[in-house]
Amino acid sequence: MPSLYHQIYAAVEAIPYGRVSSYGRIAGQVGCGARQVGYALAALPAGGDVPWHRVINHNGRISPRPGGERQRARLLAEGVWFDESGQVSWERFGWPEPEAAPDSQDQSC
DNA sequence: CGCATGACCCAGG
DNA sequence: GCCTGGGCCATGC
Repeated sequence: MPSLYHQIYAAVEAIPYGRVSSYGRIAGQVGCGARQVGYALAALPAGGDVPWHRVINHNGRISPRPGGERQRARLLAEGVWFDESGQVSWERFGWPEPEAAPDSQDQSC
């Protein structure tokens, strides 16, 4: 059976273009600690087909890591919009999308 | 097997 | 808004 990293990579690859996810969310999908997600991405092989730049922290910001500017540029190239605080709108780019509840037609407010 | 580390998250002051 | 403490799980020595 593949390593846990393999599942994390698969979850990251499952992120569609122009969308972003968080470490905790990926962690919930694979069923492991959020740290493992970041750790797995840190060990990510260069030149991989994994869009690691689409993974950011729960704050909607890019983690303080060398080349973080590079990640921001990539997201902008994909259409991801950053606000003045340098944060991403989960409402617009968050993934997976907040699937509407079965009876959500009763409005959200 | 124990200890230290890590691109994290949450709760409390 | 900031700092502190705890929890989380995998990896390396």
